[in-house]
Amino acid sequence: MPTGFQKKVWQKIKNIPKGKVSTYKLLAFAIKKKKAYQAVGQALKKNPFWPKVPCHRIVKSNGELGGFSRGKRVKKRLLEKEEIGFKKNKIIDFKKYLYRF
DNA sequence: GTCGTGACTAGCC
DNA sequence: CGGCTAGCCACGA
Repeated sequence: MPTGFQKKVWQKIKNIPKGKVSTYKLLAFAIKKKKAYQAVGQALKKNPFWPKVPCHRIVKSNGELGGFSRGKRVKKRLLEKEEIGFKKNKIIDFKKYLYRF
């Protein structure tokens, strides 16, 4: 049973174009709750739509992968599939791929 | 109504 | 760069 908050989060994520990524922080900011970044993470974790909602494009502010319900390995692969480079668990040239809402 | 938990962040050491 | 802490928010028990 999606809550209003969750719907907003997912809706925003759907706006992220292929080959781009965003952060929990920016996402929270986009829905007028700039300090709810952790809550955003919970919304993604409960996301019933996958991969309809590209939650794998959401990473931590420092460019690291962050978490992922289905395993970081999968998340990493999905991003590499979109031509995003990785160095261990960090995105190479993070700002270059960063999508600002 | 209160408490614990978490896919977080920023600050400090 | 790594580790720890406090702060913030939504959600379920």
